[in-house]
Amino acid sequence: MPYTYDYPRPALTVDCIIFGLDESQQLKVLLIQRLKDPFKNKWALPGGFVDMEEDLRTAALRELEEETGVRDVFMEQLFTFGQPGRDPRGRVISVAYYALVNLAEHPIEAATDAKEAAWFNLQALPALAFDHQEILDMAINRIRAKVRYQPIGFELLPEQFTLGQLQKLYETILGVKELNKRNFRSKITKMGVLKEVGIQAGVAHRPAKLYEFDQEKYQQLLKDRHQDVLKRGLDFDI
Amino acid sequence: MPYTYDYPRPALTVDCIIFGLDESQQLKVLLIQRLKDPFKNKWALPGGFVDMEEDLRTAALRELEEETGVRDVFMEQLFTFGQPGRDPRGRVISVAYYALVNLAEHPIEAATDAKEAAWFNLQALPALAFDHQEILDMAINRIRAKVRYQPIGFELLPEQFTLGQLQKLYETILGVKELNKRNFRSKITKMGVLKEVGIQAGVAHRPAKLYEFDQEKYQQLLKDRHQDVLKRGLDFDI
DNA sequence: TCAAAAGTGTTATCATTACACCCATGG
DNA sequence: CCATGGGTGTAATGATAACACTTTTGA
Repeated sequence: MPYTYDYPRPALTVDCIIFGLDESQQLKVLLIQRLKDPFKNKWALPGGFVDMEEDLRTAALRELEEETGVRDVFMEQLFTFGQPGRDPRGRVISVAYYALVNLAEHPIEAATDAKEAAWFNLQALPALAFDHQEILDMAINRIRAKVRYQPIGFELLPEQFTLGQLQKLYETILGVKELNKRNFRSKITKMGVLKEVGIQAGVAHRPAKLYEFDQEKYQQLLKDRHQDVLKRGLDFDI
Repeated sequence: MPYTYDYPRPALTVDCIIFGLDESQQLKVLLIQRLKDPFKNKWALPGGFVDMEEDLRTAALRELEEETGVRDVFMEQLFTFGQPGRDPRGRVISVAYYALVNLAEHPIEAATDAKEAAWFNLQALPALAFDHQEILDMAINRIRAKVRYQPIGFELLPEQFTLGQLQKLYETILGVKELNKRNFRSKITKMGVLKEVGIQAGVAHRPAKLYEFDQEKYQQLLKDRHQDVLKRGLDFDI
C-alpha cells in the first residue's frame, strides 16, 4: 500500500549509542551485525525506522529493545545526522540517541530479529556501517564533556558502588590514567550527593563503604546553585 | 509530480532561533509572521522544508536568509522535535538550529517572500505558532548553559567591544541584575582571550578600551586545557 | 562642574593540588 | 604475613568574592 506526496521526503530513522561499563570498569559500546545490504555483515549502531505515530525517543527505545533486549535506560538525544549521501539507499535522516547502562544489569538477549548483538571495547572497534563511526565519536565526546558537570556517570554503575569504582569510571570516561585518589574522594564527598548505604563484603582487602547516588540532594543542590548563579554569574571556565 | 513510497514518511523541516543584542544589550529573538494557515498571522520561528539534496544546516541557513535576509551567522544544531501532533497538517519533524548575531550588523530586510519579520524582546513575546515556544525555551536554556563555558557570547557583539558591553551581555543572557564589575574584569582579562585594539571615542564619559576576541589564543588555551583535564580530570561542578 | 561610565588595590575565604602514610581483609 | 585496595591529614598555592575609591570624558 503505497504512500504518495507532492514533494519528495527523506526517510527518518533513529540510532542508539549504548554505553556500558564492564566488570573492570572498561567503557564498551553495544553494536549489532547487519544481516542485509547495504553494509551486510558489518557492525552498526542499533536503530531503525520511526513509526508514523511514534515519538522519536520512543522509537529509539523500541528499536533498542527489539534489537538487543536492552530496556529501561537513561537516554538522551545526541544529534541529528542528515548529510545527503550518508545512506546509499537514498536520503535518510537519523536522529541519534545515546544511553548509559549498567552492563551487568543489561545482559543482551538473543535479539528478537536474530541480529547478532555484542559489546565492544572502544579501543577495539570493528569498521562500522554508514557514518556510524562519526556518530559514535560525537557520542563519546558528549559524554566526556557531560560527565564533568552532570552526574550521568551513576547510570553506568550498579545502584550501590564504592568510591573506587566511581573513580575508575571517571578515569575510563575521561580517558585518564589515574586521578589523585585523595582529591577525588574529597571532592566527591564534599559535594554531598552520595549517601553511605553499607559496607562491602567478601573482598580480599579492606572492605569499602558502599554508596548510592542521592537524587534528592542533587536536585536540591541544583536549585541552590541556580540561585547562586543568578547572584554570581559567569563561570566561563573555557 | 508525485513521489511514492512503500511506507509513510514524515515531512522534514528546519527551524531557526536567532538571537540578537540590541543597542542597550537586550536579548532579542527574530520571528516571522505566518501568511498562511495553520496559525495564519501568528508569529513563528523562521524555517521551512528541507530540500532533497541539501544538508540540514544548509537548509537552516537558506531558510533564514530567504525569510529574513540574515546571513553569515554562527549557527549550531539545537534539538530535533518530532512529537506526533506538533503540526496539525500531519507528522512533521523539525530540526532546530540556534544562531547568535550582532543585531546592528544584521538588519532585517524586506523579506523576499513578503513575510513580516521582526525582533522581539524576550520579555514581550507574542503567542507563537506550533510548539515554537517550547523550542525557543530550550534554545534560551542552551545559550544560558553554554555561555558559561564557551565564548559564544562574542558572536552577539560587534567585532570590537568594551568590557562594559561584554559584562552587560553576560548579565542579559544569564538574566542577572548586576555582576561585580571588578571581579568580572579580573576574570575575563586573566583568561587572556581578549586583545586590546584601541580606545573608544565620542562618549560622554571616560572612554573605554576596545577589545577583540582572540580566536588563536582561545584555541591554544583549549588545547592546553585538554592536556590539563587529562592530568586533573574531574570538575564535576554540579 | 556634573553625570556617567571606566578603571583599579586589597583582603578574607575557599577550593585545588600535591604530598605519604596507615588500615582491614582474604588467601 | 603479605598483597590488595580502602581510607585519611595537611600545607602551599591559587581562585573567588566582597569591599570603595579614583579617573576621564562630553555636555
